[in-house]
Amino acid sequence: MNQFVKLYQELKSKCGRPAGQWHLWCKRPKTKKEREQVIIEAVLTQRTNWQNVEQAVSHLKKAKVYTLKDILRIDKQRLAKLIKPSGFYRAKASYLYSLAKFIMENYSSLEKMQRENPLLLRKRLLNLKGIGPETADSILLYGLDKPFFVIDEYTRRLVKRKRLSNNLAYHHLQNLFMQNLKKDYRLFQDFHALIVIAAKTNRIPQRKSVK
DNA sequence: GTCCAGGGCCGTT
DNA sequence: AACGGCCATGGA
Repeated sequence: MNQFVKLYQELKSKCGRPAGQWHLWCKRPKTKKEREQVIIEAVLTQRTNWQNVEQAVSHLKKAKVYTLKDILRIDKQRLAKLIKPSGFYRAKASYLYSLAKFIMENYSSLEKMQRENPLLLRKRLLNLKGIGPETADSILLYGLDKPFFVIDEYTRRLVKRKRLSNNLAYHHLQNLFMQNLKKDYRLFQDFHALIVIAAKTNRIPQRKSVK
């Protein structure tokens, strides 16, 4: 058993099963609507705390904006206003709009998108403005159940702390996790969720360790 | 008032 | 390829 599997076991024994504890992202199975929510939230969460995202999401719900199609239906200015609490709201409104447009025009449904070649789909997502590696992988992993390991700030801190790698570049870390784990979307979802839960519950120091 | 949160873009070097 | 400024809000 390698270090990565051990780390997963360790987090799991400390934090328990992530499903249900941590938000929609780890809930399985997901309805179509839930998958679209996850995709929308993947953009809203960029460099923003979760409370602010929840406020934005609640505004969207109040305005009955639940799906990608709903996003295309409303005015971009109005969208920006609705998601204002999530910060960077003008940029995010435009990112959401182009993402929704891309998905609806090219695939018309999430089911069709799930049948696309995953590596090609990832490349196409990365071509969209506002969709970098973390957002693309969050969409693929949590929205579409595709096995891409998500690397975020929490993951980097954990890697640093556990001295698993000196190179903290996105692709390097993603390859490291993916080459050392079974390529299973459920494992990747749980593992990443556990990393976040562990960080949030302060089992892992988020900033400088308190000595 | 200050700091920060699960990024990513763009211009500069 | 790497780096820094920038985008913006609400809560601690």
